[in-house]
Amino acid sequence: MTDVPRPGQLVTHDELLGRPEVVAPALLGCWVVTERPEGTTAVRLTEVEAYSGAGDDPAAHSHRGPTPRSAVMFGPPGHLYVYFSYGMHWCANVVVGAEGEGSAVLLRAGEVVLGEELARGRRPASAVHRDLARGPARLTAALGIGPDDRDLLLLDPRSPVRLHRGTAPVAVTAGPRVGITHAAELPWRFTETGAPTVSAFRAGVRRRPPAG
DNA sequence: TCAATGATCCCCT
DNA sequence: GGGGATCATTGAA
Repeated sequence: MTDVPRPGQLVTHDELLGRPEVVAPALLGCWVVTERPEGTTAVRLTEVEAYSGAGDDPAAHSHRGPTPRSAVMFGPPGHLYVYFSYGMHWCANVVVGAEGEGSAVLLRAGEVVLGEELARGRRPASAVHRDLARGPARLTAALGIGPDDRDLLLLDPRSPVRLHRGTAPVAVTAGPRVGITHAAELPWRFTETGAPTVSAFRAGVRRRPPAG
């Protein structure tokens, strides 16, 4: 028996109710654990973003009502919303708030705390420890989360992807969200204060300059 | 600094 | 029912 770090108890349904910008910072320090045939990996969350489905957040995928892609967001809290981004990446969210609301928390970055060797095998060989889960697509890659995990209940002890409480309180810093073009001014990005695994800050970069 | 890359969704027929 | 802009990004240069 080796001395392996262990997560806390599973996050509960009730802990995920409430406004996303209130629930999101409480998820910092929590562990996302994935159990696969090849082994277990876990990431301790250091960066998340809140997206509100209450109709006040044009950056939320749920903003225009349920679609085939975003239907999971309108389900009960605690489920995994996975979407495909930029033609090559998968990003993971935790559904929060009441059923039918459409709010979610994007898992932006974390630190690999279990199964580093396995995580490293899912990432480019050049990645150093700090960068293994630094960024939303890197985080899903390191954990091996993909389209097959859509809608999984993270609060179920039998689920292969779960959300556990952390082992210690976390100091939280709030700031503007990253990489979006709408409502980027809302301070709904939450990071663990001083964490080296927080992703690079690139707010609302345009892919092409405005015409003229 | 910028190319890669494709599902999704709006809007028009 | 179909075309085309959009996009909650990353990695290499």
